[in-house]
Amino acid sequence: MNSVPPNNNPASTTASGSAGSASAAPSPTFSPLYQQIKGLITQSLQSGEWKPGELIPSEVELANRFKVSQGTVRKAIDELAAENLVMRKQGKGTFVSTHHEARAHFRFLRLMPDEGVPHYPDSKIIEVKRMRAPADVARLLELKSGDAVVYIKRVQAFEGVPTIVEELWLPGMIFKGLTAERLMEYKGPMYGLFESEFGTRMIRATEKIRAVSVGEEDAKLLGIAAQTPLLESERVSFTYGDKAVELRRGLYSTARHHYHNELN
Amino acid sequence: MNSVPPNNNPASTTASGSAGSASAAPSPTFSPLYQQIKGLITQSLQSGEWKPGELIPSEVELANRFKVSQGTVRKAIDELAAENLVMRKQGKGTFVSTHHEARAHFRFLRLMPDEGVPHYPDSKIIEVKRMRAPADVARLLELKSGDAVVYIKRVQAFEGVPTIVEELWLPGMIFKGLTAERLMEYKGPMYGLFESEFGTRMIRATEKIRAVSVGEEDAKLLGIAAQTPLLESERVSFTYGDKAVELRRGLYSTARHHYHNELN
DNA sequence: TAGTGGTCTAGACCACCCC
DNA sequence: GGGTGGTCTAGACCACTAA
Repeated sequence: MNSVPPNNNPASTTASGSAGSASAAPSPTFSPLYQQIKGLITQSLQSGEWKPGELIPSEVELANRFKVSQGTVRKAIDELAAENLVMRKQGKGTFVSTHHEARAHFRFLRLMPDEGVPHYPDSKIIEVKRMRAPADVARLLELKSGDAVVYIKRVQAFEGVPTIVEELWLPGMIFKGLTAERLMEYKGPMYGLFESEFGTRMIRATEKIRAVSVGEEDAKLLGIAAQTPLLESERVSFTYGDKAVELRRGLYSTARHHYHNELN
Repeated sequence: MNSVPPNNNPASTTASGSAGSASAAPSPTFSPLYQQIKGLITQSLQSGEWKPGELIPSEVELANRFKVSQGTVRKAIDELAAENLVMRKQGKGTFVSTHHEARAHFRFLRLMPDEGVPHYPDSKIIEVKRMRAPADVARLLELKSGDAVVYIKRVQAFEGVPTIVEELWLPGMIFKGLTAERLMEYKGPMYGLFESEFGTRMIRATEKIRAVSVGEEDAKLLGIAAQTPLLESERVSFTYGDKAVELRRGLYSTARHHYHNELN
């Protein structure tokens, strides 16, 4: 049933058996055991063996399955927890991370109110359509120019004040049945919808931020004067295997909010 | 000489951990041992027992000093390394982090060129003076309004193109002998100067980012049109013990650069 | 060759959660 | 009470660095 840690690609000369951990063959270790275990666990997450929100097997159980010590599994899970792929809960177990949580809402949204506590935004869909990917979108999503994409435009308001205008592009192949109706009837963070309905979980993103002048159309949507300076955020989100699955371009009004960042 | 961890004190044979079968005293463990060790090591860093760039004692040595196992010291140092307070180098030892390094230059500066590789900025000092802290500056630096601060204004250029206008406020008490001459003759990152000359090492910072219109004066310094939208970054930097020691307000031109961020 | 951090194991006990 | 993750220890071996 259980295979010992398999892979990897590059042929290495040094055959460093890592202590006698079962198995007749010396099981050439090209990377630390716990890294290989981490990879195996990630595969199970990706394949859907354990779904977002679910409990994964205990450390002891995984140690038995992979024929390694609990400490090695522990180190693998430590890293997965640091990357937010799983969440540990003492006394209960380790759970697959999900975007269906209060705290998940602000995981990728760094816009904070200058005063007071963060509020959940209300979302108003402006447009949803399928289209062929423009060249720049295709490049960032690693698609071929002209491939089908889903385009979404919406406005988000905090406490009734429109603050964000957002455009999204999603690979049409993955997000087949995504319609305006479906979007509007869904409550909660959009990443939660993607996760539950389309089996695509965002685990990481990169953002490029610039200052721009707002155009007339977007100024109307936000109820501000044309030419007002806004933050422009270009975000590319990735799922398992560093696969890009979302391009999101947002315009943030920073009159009463700011983009918050921690530097370490 | 060396103090042992503040609370539980094994001393019986070879450290029975927190088991304490013999000692009936409930051994009030307020935090895990490795956290306490981490605190003790941080104290030594703060006190200057080991200076930036220097080698700290080996794990075995620290384990002996603190009367704990090597594994416990290891976990403490793991966290310190994750927080960038120290750097591990296999086969060599563990070193105190320093801002005198190529990679340190971009640790707190997230402005990246849209194309090509990052270049080191050239700095031009516009003004240096001592003054009384305005109310807002005093608040952010945790000073009393009217306390002495050092004020610095400078322009930074990438490959000859002025891109950043920056104002800094530093507590006058700490940065006593900081003059324009001293700043100008110093090559390298300003945080390196602070570290070497004033014994103040920045270890963490928070940033608030907004979009603003550039005023006339700053527009001239950057050689751009007035009203151009710019990124405004308000950064508060902290040293050991979460003590705020720098307020920095920067205006970033995002014509050929962007603020880069990774979301996890 | 000696010394350092890096990996792996095994076993013990603790803190927490839920039945 | 029994299971889970969290801490701590002890000892072994590996990979890297430098003298």
